[in-house]
Amino acid sequence: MNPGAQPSDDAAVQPLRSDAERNRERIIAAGRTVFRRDGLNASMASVARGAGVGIATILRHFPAKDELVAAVFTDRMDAYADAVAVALEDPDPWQGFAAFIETACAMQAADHGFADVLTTTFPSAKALEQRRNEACEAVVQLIDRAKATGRLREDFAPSDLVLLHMANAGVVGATGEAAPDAWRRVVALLIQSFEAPARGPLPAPPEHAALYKAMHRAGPAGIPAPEPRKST
Amino acid sequence: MNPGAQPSDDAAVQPLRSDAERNRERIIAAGRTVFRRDGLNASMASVARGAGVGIATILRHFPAKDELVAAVFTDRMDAYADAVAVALEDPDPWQGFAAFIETACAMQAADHGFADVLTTTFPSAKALEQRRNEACEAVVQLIDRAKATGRLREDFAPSDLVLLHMANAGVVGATGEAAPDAWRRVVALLIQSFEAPARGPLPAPPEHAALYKAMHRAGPAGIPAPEPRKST
DNA sequence: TAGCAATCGGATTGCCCTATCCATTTTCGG
DNA sequence: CCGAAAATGGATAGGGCAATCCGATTGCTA
Repeated sequence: MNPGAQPSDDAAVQPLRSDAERNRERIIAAGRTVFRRDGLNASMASVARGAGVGIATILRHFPAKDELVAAVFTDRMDAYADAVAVALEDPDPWQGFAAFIETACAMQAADHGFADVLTTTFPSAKALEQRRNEACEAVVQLIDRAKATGRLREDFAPSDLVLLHMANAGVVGATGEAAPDAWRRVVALLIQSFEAPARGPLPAPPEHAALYKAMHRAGPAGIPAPEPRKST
Repeated sequence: MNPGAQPSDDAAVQPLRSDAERNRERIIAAGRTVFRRDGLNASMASVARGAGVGIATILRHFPAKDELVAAVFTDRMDAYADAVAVALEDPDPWQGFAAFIETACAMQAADHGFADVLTTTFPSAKALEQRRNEACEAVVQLIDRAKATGRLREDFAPSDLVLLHMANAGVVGATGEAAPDAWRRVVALLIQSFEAPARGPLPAPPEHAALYKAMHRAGPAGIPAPEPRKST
């Protein structure tokens, strides 16, 4: 009996027991539901309740909340990337660009958790961040293509999409169920402002690094920013 | 000794002792600072620390958080109303309108608490809400005046200003100190989209009642929305 | 089928929040 | 200057959250 055998790392650490695997799926499903409804600051406990498992079970599978978030939203990020891909195939680049923005913002409206995800980075969630980066690169193409047709203003910056998502998150977060379509109007206005010719100059877009840092910090309302600690 | 005397309601309940009055002012000042920095969900305890008083003292003066918020932000709301008034005196109505929006959004950026206040109603805070209503009425005039010149699109609705503030709150909340000027770009874009001629139709604005309800609900992140309670 | 180890989940700890209680301190009128 | 009433603020109750521990349970394998 070579019980330990040699640590065969071949299959990584996949040999989950069947019930463990089942619970894992339940937890992710519950997280999907709960985060969609309550945003990212929903408590782990509420996810546990939704999944019908104990709190400890969740924390075993996902030691940090980030990991649960990543597991839940990686496929949403896929859908986001898909939306960019679809947009890139639109014969009318501007049309594709505008439609993509609506689709993306609709995703935020339909899922408060995802609205937060799009304005926050989770450095530890490799898969999620990789999808995000892929989507970002495709978005840059989408932007360039739309600019090439002359219908997207020249000074549009990729970072403007992040700002758009932050603004939209603000709208969907504030209006919630009470006015579930209010975001459409804001987004429509913004899209019109993206259209060339520009009606005026714009302040410079934020530094890439600054925006990245902003997405790190307090993103949505997820990390409550631990009380700046008076030096008194 | 007519200890009770007759309940002379003449001077309301003003006879505060000198130290009480002093502390009240300190608390409001501390609230101004703390809310500006941390937004409305700053804790009462942090305000107490900032004021150098006990927690109980704050809760005596302001039994509910709303009341402290109202006491702190009524004068900011005055400044907001003043900004509208100034805008109304601009010889160029469109210029006044656009400048007002920038000023108002700058106020949000400079004070995270006020950013929240502009997207939330505090029904119990009569003074605050009255100022808000006055400002709103003036804003309607501002809008009408700007439309009359033909430079503001006809389909602009007063509620769009609320949406603007929600969007801006999202941007300033997400970017925070990391990109403190990012909001300017978003606001500039939106202002350009407000300019006539409209580049396209817009989805209908949200019902007034719906938006009001939205401002009631969870506004910023102030009232954590008490966990929708699964009916299971 | 039996035993072992992986897994589960309630109870618990530690932290932060709002709100209340009461012994102590401070103000102010006589 | 003194005493009563007002005001204070630390201690404390009550609730929520993230995270940990450990006895009970379950799946797996020999």
